Amino acid sequence: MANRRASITDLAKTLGLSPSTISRALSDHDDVSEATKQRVRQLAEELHYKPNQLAAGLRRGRSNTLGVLVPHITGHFFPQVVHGIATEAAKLGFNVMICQSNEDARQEQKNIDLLMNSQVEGILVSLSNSTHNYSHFEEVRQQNIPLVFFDRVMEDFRGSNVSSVMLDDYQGAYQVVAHLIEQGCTRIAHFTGPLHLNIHKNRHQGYRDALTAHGLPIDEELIVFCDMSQKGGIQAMRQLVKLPKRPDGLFSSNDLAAVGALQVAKTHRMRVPQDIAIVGFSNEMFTSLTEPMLSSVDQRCEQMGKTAVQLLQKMLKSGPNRQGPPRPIVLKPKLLVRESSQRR
Amino acid sequence: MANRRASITDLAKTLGLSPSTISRALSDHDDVSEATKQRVRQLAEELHYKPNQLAAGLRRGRSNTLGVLVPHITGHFFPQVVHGIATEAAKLGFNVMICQSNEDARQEQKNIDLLMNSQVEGILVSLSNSTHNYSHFEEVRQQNIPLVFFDRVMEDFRGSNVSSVMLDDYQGAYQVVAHLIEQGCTRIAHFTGPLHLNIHKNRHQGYRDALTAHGLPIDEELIVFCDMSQKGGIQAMRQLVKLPKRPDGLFSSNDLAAVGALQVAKTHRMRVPQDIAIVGFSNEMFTSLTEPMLSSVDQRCEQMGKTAVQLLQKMLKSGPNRQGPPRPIVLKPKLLVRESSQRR
DNA sequence: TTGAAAGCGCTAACAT
DNA sequence: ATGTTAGCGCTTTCAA
Repeated sequence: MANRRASITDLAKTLGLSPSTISRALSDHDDVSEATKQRVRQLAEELHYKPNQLAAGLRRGRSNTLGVLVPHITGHFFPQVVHGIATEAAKLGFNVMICQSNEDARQEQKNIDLLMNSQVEGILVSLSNSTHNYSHFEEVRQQNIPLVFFDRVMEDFRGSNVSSVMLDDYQGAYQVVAHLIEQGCTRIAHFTGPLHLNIHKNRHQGYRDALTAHGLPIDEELIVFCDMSQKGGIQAMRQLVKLPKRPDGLFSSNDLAAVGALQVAKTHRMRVPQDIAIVGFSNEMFTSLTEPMLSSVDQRCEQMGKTAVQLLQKMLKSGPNRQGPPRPIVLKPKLLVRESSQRR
Repeated sequence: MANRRASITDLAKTLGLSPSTISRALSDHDDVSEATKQRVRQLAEELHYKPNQLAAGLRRGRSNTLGVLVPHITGHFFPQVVHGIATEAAKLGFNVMICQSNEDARQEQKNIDLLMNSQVEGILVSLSNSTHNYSHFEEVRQQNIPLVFFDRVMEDFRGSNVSSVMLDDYQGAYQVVAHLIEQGCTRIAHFTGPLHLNIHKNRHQGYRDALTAHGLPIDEELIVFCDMSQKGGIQAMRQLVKLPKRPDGLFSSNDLAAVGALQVAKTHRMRVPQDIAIVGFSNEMFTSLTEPMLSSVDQRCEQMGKTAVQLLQKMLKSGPNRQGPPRPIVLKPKLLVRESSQRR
């Protein structure tokens, strides 16, 4: 007995039926007698029959697979989004094929090709940060494969031309600062990173606008550029404590730098949140491990993945021209007030 | 002009060649003239030709795809392993299809079916913790699909019957305790979790054996069962500080509980590491954020993923019966000594 | 209710 | 160096 996997043809021969009947029986088609279905299903079970998706996909012109392309699957953010994507895709009956660009435009392009070759029915992408040429995405469009960007969207297309799911960083930052003001802070400092990254640019802008909207002056002395690492946060905070008039609030553009600031504050006998209220951004896991626990902004990572898949699904169902209309979706972030900024 | 994707047949017609020549030209086959290759490649480029992997896979009987089944893609461990898997698979020219069991045996079974249907060439699995029936894996074997377990391996098969990649938890724990003893600790406490989980069982055993090997008594009073959360660590540590003779060392079976312990120690004015040296397990990201920074054991997550793929690759290349011989691989953990246990 | 036939797009053995 | 042919396993008209 050969070890080859059983095929529909095998079942057909064994039962003295035609392949088409077998196929119909297995997909529970209406016009196959219950008796036949029974016989087919039983034999299929016995022979451990596995429908070959490659063949079915080829025939149908549908692979039942979605492609995901992320810069990497490390850190806090991307794994969570991928989790959301995989979960929602499974719910909708899609397989998920995952690629990493490693922040390399060249690999990104190759992976896009790979996904198209694999006949994925749609592609979810978060751009590598070295991508400046978007021709590979034009091809996706030409091939009429629905495309959804998440988190890192094409610069030129942002917010209009393309389907995408993003977090409203500006809004998140604005909320943070409004919250700090409400807690009584009047001199609110800000850690920010490289402003060519939109996350930092938008958070920075939200910071400024919130201050202005609440009638507080913008003191450039209180805005510190750093690399947003823990060390960066430490250095930045050391600068701030040297000021003649120290800040009484801090909004850091990420959590890591906020932790650094927290540590320096303690060293300098500044009580958090009484002397200085601190809020980070991203709601990393460790924010509930610090003392005091760090307030932060939740990025709704899982929701982002889920939403992206749902958007893709909508495009797929929207008829033969499955590209449009482009829909930029913006998720509302959620401020999580913890001990580090709750003055009560 | 129809918007259908260009196929080899299309290229053949346009160039007045046969499909086989096109196919050969595209795969850079030796016996196609350079001139023809040029023509073919150019036209392919112009028409944005994408080879249909479904068709090629069907024809060749090879999908070029590996299946990955994990309990979930959240937390610290699994994303990193998946990262390692995806990276190594890409290097070897495989696509990666990812499924989550959500710790549910039922879903695990379904996903295994799904992967087999997708004609994956090999499967990498970490078991759901609710899996007690292994029949679906028997099927994988029957279908002659190479199977590699990582981290969570089938109980019955562990270490002998099946290909797997695991961390040597016992060894890691042993190293920790040996290190603590070397730092001068003589009353070493241990936080442990549910012992039906192998990670905790093995770490626990490593702890006991290391003590014994160094001539130290095992004091059951110093062994605290907890849920291994931060809160659990706090409660466990509160028990320990009440003892008439407090411990001077602590090995926690994970990092989270160790952080809890650290916080309680500080509250009770115990200096770390002078009064009590503390070591965790897993090398979570936040271990370098605590004060003092927490010593821990690195689980080599990425390496685990990489190794698993390499093992699978070896099985694939090992001829027609691609299952064996089963190879259990055990990775050596790496103790990372940080401030919390370095007495100098 | 079932079967016959064609074909999805590709590759590979066997010509020439 | 190129062409012919057959077929991977499945689905889906169309016919009976």
